[in-house]
Amino acid sequence: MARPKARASLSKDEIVDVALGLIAEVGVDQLSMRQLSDRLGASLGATNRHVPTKEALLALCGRALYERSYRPRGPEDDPLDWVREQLVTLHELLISHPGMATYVVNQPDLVTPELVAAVQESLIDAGLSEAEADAARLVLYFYSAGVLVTDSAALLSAAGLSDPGVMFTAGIDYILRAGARVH
Amino acid sequence: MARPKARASLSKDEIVDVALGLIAEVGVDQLSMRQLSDRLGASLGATNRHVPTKEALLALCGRALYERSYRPRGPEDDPLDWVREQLVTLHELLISHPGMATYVVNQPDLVTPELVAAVQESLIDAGLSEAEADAARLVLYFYSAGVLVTDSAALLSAAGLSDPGVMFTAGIDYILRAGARVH
DNA sequence: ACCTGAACACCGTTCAAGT
DNA sequence: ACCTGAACACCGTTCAAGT
Repeated sequence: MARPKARASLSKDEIVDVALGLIAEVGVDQLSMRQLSDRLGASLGATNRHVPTKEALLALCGRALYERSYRPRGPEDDPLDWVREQLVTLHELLISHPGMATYVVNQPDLVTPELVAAVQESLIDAGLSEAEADAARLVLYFYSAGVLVTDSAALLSAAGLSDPGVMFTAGIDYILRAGARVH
Repeated sequence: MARPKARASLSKDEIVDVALGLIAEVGVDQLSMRQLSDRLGASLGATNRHVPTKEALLALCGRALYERSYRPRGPEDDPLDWVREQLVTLHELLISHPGMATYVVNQPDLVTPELVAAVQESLIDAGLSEAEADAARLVLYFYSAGVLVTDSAALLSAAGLSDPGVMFTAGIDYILRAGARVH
């Protein structure tokens, strides 16, 4: 009797795509390499050959999610609006992929020199001094990381605030306003 | 032949204590209920009777860690210094318990009304308006959450910054300075 | 009431054997 | 080169049986 024919041409990209779909449904905690392999129509060993470890897969998923949300700043874009939009988009994407935030936030090289430059430029365009912009970037980064990584729904009701988007933006505005006040 | 005599008086507090010790050694990811039970000198079933689930145990550990770091503000304390000290202490405690940050940060009721009041008071003492203090608290909370949850070591080298403590404080100062500028 | 020991239903990772 | 199937060494959770 013939063996079940081997599923052909399994690729890293496809694994990441399907994994993200599964994560959107059940969350990172419930993702298993077996279930993922089932959905891929491949064997457990097969997916493990393309992706060395589950942790590595999640890191790849984190990158993919980030790249999906990233939109380079065009000349049309208001600098502050662009920063805000980038963060809000990423936030929404992460909310629909429960448990993924850690794997985006803990990936230092996602913050490319180009991104740093673009944000810095936006902040200076918005009236911050160079030193203020440096500090603002630091705070902005970790503030965003905090919001992304925290289950905001639960925390909002505790803080008595209305909806996540509003809160997120309010914080960003405080940070930007703050630096801009100096002139 | 007699059964091994049952270990007596296992308590929730002891479980949390030993768990935190183990986490300090191996991190949350490597903590297993079996290893924990071994160290407690109890059986797996025994510890599971006091703590319904591993997730629940980690939540308890998060609380415990937070409570260890919390020191109420005395009349001697400079308000801003107090806020800074609270955050830095917690930061250090979390660094020595890898993986625990999530379980501290995602626990809304840890932010008690008393704590909110104390921070708010400190901020106003420091010269912020009430509205500014509200915003500052929001940013402060998530900024801290971001720092706590992020593996700062890796990110620091990426950001070209010196040591975590300095960076942490720099951010806090930016946030506080910002609000204070208004008058 | 509280503990033990064993079972259950899963995991992630590895690897010979196949094509 | 790439896949399958099975094994290995773990997990967390549950629960009868003991004291």
